[in-house]
Amino acid sequence: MNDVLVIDDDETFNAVLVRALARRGFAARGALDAEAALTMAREKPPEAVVLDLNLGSLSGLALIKPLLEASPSCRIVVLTGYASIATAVEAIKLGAVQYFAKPVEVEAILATLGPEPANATKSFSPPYDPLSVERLEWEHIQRVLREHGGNISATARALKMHRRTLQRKLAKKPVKL
Amino acid sequence: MNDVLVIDDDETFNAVLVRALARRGFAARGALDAEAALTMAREKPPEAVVLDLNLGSLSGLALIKPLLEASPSCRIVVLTGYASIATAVEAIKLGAVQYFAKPVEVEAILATLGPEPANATKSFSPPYDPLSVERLEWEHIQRVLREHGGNISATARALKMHRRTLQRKLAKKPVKL
DNA sequence: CAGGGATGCGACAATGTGTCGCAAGATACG
DNA sequence: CGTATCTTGCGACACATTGTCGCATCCCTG
Repeated sequence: MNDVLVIDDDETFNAVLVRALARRGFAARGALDAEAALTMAREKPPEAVVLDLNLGSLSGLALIKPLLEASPSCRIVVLTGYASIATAVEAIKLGAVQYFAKPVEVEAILATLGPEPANATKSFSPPYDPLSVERLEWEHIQRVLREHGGNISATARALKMHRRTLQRKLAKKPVKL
Repeated sequence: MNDVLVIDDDETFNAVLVRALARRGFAARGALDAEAALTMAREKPPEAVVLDLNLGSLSGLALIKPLLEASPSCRIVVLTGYASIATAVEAIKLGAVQYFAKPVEVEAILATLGPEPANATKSFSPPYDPLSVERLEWEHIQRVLREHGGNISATARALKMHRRTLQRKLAKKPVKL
């Protein structure tokens, strides 16, 4: 079926996404860094790409162009944990078809991967449950917390929320990792 | 000089921007609503457009296409007080060349209006901060809301939050960058 | 050992949320 | 046209969640 290339240096996330896509009938492959990604793309031009912007040193933005050169018709979906309007605008201008902030449901990615490239604008996406705001917040907190090595104070600062509030939220839910 | 059309239903802001542009050598005109804007654009196709997304009832997004039809080569800069990645992505896909969150300095607008096919691309340091939970929630809400065609009740159901709460959140306008 | 964080937690006021209810518009349909 | 079904805005109010302060540990690191 659809050949999708997942580019993300987070091994776990990458693997999970590849598996999720495979389970839904896509021929999904994963690349952990820019170099591997380009090699794979040139070897066998993918029909779609899921690209993380935070690839170690360089920005995934730099990959959009070469990827499109290797596979002009592929649909690139940009994904990032450090979303911003500036990079979103840039990504789309460079040729990406969609841009998501990272805690995102696979369904949303599928919605833009599946349809034809043509009328991307007006497409009604069939019923898929978006994450509840609560769940979204939780996933985000967990991710940032991990990125800060479990440091609650630092995480609270990064998230611009009060330490006390973060503590309370963490206290309510079990989880530890 | 450059002929710019400012479309914003906030009379004060509109006037201020027009004056600011005029003072810098642009032939600036202002339109307070979609209809007037289209009429003016068709009468005399502008070289550039500054478009506010929040034009009373309908979204400024709907104006991008007709504007480009009236003046294919014009550079459209989208401006909005309720910025979100979802609308930014949409605006760029529709053909806008830039997207800013209000408040924004006139300088920034000038930067994309003045020069040639602005390639100010290469140099910007993407914010390395994760989104604040507040910001993330806002983005998510905006996305789901768009997916549901602006239907608040449906969005609230999808998000599993109370309609009243959603209304209240939308009624506020915090959100900053 | 001192200084600078990081943590956990109590207490309170300031906000925000869950619910109800109601009156207005929209729509859809026979 | 009339009616049933939705959607929307908004007031009220009890209850829940935050924003803040303050403190008493711990933990490092110079």
